[in-house]
Amino acid sequence: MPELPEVEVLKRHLAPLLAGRQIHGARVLRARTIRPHLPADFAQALRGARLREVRRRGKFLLFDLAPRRGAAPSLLIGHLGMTGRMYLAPARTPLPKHTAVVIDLGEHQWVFEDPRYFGRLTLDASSIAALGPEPWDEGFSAPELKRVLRGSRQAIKVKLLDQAIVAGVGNIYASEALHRAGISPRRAAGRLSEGDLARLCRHVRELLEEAIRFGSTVPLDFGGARPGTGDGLFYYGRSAEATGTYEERLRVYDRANQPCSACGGAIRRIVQAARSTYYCPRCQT
DNA sequence: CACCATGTTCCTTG
DNA sequence: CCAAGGAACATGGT
Repeated sequence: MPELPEVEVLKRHLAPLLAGRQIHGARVLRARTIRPHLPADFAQALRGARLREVRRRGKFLLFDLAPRRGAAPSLLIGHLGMTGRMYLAPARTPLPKHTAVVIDLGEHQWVFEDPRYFGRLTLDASSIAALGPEPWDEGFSAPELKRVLRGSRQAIKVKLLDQAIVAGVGNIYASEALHRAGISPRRAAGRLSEGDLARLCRHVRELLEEAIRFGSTVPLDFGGARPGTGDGLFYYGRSAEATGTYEERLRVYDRANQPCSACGGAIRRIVQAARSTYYCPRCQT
């Protein structure tokens, strides 16, 4: 579920639920998720801490922890990997099969489930240190991109996935942004004109903004959701302007051999850096 | 059984 | 030294 927009929507969902809450304890059911800590150290570090703000950086969630008396403030960092989910549930409700970590908040439990276990929840900040600019930062602009991409013969699609170039774009939105910008995913990154790059920046921003506004892409059911339960804690309703489903809003991703919505030509699937890319050879040159 | 999957990191190759 | 490519990670869906 997680590229920047999905993480942003989750952040907005979790922030009011977590702010000010105290962590009573942490249970690690899958040690890989909290690497490089040991489960006992991780639990010890969190116990007694109070949650302040929830922020986002790229695809990472940042949880500010107020210190216990005498200790330093710290930062808990979450990443959903490919299949991670986070939600609050009443204490002692049954956990899903692939629960990685459960944080005890007293009345509620904060659950991180992740079937493929590619996600992380850790105090190790090394992975956010190398992130590039947020899409709305000054550093994500045509002149800056021109400079950073100079001489690169790597395909622009692959560069868009590089979190050091811009933080938060993933495989779905990389294809979608290039389609909107009319740029072939196969173009060498270093050979794009300043005009191409300006369009690309603008479309990346517009696309991500739209996805956030929509309430995010993948139908969000935090917590394996029971939308009917009515307590409002598990279900994040999509915004009022939401129309159509996730897949219907994507113009090229996962649409191999379907007609392009702009020109009617067939959308093509290729593989770049071992990942699928979808594009319209007629609209994207 | 085969292939595919929204991500990151590590190792190898050129 | 650097850029780029590919495998690994682990499980589930089609």
